Amino acid sequence: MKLAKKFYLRSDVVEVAKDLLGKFLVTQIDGLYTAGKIVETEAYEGVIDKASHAYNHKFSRRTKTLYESGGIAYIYLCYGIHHLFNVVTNNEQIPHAVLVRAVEPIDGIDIMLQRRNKPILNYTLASGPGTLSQALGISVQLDQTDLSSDLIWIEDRNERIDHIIASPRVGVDYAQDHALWPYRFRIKNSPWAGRGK
DNA sequence: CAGCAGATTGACT
DNA sequence: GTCAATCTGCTGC
Repeated sequence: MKLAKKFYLRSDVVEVAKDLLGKFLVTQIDGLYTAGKIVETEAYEGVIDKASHAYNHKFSRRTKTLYESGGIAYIYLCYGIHHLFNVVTNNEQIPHAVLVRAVEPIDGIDIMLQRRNKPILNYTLASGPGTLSQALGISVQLDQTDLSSDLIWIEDRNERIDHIIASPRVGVDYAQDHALWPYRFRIKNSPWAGRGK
């Protein structure tokens, strides 16, 4: 079951970030089917959030996607190398987004290994925002792609989540006090989530 | 295992 | 020119 549009349109981006845990991120790129269970996310609360690209209504060709209506992908290049995958939430003109930080490889593991140039499966296959994009074949070409398309989507396989850990976001020190907001969410005890406190 | 630098490109001053 | 929502491999303990 693909998630319905209204899942993404809710006004509380933190709630969406938590609800995405345990859902499945699926891609079918060049006919190759791969899927992973989302085990770590991060919320970015738009114009009031110093860590967000849309802080203080910043608008550019890159951030334009954030202002679209929820339910599409926001993908951008970080450090010139990594393609980071986000889910746009809320209504048009409200630039909220959830960064997917880690997935547990489920389907098409051999394809992911090939994309990552790894011989065997281990916990590092898709345990960071850059590596999971590479494993799933996600690149900036998919920016603005609708998450109900047949290229990339998120589905519910009726898995229940026991416990969620909230902690401060990482890699956003420049956001000063806002970096401490507990907007990073992980499934407790999942070895597939990134390392951290 | 911790710490650090290099990679590499687009956005912004 | 500077910096960024990162990852990897190398160093040294």
